[in-house]
Amino acid sequence: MPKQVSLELPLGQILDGDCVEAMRSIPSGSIDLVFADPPYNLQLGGDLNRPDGSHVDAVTDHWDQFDSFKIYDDFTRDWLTEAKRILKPDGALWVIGSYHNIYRVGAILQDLGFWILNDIVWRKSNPMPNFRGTRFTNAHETLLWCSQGEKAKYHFNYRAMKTLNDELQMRSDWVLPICNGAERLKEGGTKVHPTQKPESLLYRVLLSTTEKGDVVLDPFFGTGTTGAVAKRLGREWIGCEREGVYRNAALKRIEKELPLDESALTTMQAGRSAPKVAFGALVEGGFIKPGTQVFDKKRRWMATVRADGSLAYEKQTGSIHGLGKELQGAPSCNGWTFWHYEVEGEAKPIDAARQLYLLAVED
Amino acid sequence: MPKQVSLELPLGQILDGDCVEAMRSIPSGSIDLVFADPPYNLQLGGDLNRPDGSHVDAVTDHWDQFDSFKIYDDFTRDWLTEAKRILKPDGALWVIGSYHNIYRVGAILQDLGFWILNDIVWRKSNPMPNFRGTRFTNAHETLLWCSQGEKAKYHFNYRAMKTLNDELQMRSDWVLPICNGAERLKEGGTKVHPTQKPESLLYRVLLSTTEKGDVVLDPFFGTGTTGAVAKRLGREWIGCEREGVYRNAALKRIEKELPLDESALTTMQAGRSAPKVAFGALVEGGFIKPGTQVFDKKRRWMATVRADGSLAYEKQTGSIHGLGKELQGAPSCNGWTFWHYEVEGEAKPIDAARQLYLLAVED
DNA sequence: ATGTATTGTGAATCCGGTC
DNA sequence: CGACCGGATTCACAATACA
Repeated sequence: MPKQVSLELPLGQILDGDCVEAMRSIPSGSIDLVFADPPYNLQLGGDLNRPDGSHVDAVTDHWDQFDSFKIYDDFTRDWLTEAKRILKPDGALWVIGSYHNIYRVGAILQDLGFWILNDIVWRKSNPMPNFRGTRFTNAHETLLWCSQGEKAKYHFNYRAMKTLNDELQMRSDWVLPICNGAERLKEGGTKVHPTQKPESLLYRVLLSTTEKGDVVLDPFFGTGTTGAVAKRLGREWIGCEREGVYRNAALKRIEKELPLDESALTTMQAGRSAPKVAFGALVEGGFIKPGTQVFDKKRRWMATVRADGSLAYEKQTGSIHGLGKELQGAPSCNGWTFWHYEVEGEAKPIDAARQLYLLAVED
Repeated sequence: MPKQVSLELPLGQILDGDCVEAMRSIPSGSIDLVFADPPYNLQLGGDLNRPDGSHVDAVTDHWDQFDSFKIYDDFTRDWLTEAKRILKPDGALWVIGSYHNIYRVGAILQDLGFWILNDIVWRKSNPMPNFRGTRFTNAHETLLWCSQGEKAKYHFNYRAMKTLNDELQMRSDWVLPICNGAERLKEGGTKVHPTQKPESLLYRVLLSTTEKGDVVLDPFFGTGTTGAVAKRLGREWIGCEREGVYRNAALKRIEKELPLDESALTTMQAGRSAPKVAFGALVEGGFIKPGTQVFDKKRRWMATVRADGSLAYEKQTGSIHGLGKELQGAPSCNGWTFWHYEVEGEAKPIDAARQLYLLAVED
């Protein structure tokens, strides 16, 4: 069923000017997700040099300058209030920040009624060191994921995250590299934006908490990482950005971005919206051969796959779920994750075979 | 020089009662470190309790989320204010919390003038999974490390942390297991305290930001992890705890704890307390002879060591650092690694001579 | 071409004592 | 308060240069 999207929304556009003003033009309850990367209010001292004497190119842009906590708080309350208004009742908010600002942002969004679902730690695999040896290496940033309120509904693609994380629940700490290399936008050798976020971060945010066709708004659009990843993942996007240089760079960048095709998107959500698969279909299709030995993680029980998709353990037989439940004496059992089989010398849950099956069936 | 410790301080004692009241008995500016693990029992649905444990009558009072935040904020401001008062000007505060309370705590301590030095992520290696599959696995908690203010001094054992981390700077994300096994205090098979922190966490906190003999106060002492680790590391401790059960368990536990001996403690700080060495002392001691030719790695400049420990290059003279800085036109220069000299036909940084000097001085 | 050494750089609240 | 100066201080990658 196609999503019903208001025709009034400026989809695929970057609104010029202050983000609070820009958001005022958006109808209430019309946005599925707001992702915001507001200024961090760094308040740096003098220059900083590396031990080898080279100079550190710091964030000294005027947009990161605030005179006091009060001014920063007022600014934060303003844009969060508009964000809350334009979000659908089951919409969600993401904010990223560092210790300089995230505690203020977090407290204010709680005051406004947002409900924190998780705080996520982006653990940088390659952070800038602490050159002077005066503190711990500042090696992470924090993201807050919030619903509209304590009782509000929200969307979480549990299966997609679990698949992405090699069949383990996705944790609240994400290890991702910072944005550099070919991905980092440069103009004449210098970076276009001082704090461009990695696409992998947005990829995970959008894949976990939006559906295909959802509308994502980014009030601090910068060079458009949110827009680029949204387009790739088949989500609609709206940006707000005051700086013309950033707007132009973002439009050029998103123009070049190609959406993933339908099948890839469907695959990523496999398990969640995919039809139920009978274990027997895998056997039938040759993905698991009859006679295969399957076992639980601790190898307490080793059962045999039979041609009809049932399992046999000594005198007992049953479905993958039923036999797992019986053997453990448990009230229930997810056979897909309980039973494992050997693939190239490695024990994998039979759910891995289901993923292969789904991939093949898509075509 | 031995630390001057006020004789009035209740060292090695657990103060009974409310922590704000208890802290009032502590003189101002007398504590080196406050470590706090405050409660965050914003009851989510069902009964509502104040942080002090008293029950909120939902019939007579109209309670909503705003009210419960307000109560928690007031409570937080109260104990943080007392903590700030009793801390020395160069003292430090640590607070641990989860997303339920840490954003409120962080904003309030900033409002009170505390200066955040780092936020630390305790990444749990074995967190409780999210059983319902509705969110990301909540796999971390957050610690805030703060000085008394923006310009305030503080203590950081950089070398000890680097040693602990296999000669790499310690990062702001710490991977540590949760507290269970033999370390977890139990009474008749059930855990004594619901949120006992692992000793490894306190070990790192105390080792990084206190010196031997420092006084550590924990306003929410619980079963005394802070006290146990403080005793082990040769730090003094004071606790506050309302619950008699916890107080008794903590006293029994700390009683059994054995302090590390002097040599172990000293070793762990090796390198940190090493005295600064003037280049002149090496010349004076004969480790570098006056007239020695020193040069940079690429042999662009060759300077001469003079009898007073200064260097001469053509018409220019200066310290090892200053001359290196001038010649390169760099903002700063570490002369120890910039300048080299010939030892047995091999170019070595003059820092090698410093090492020899230090070895000789040790004895 | 392929491998090795060197150089560059990233949201950073980044020195301390003396005069 | 500022100026001055001695001394201490970096990790993971990517890009470039060179063998």
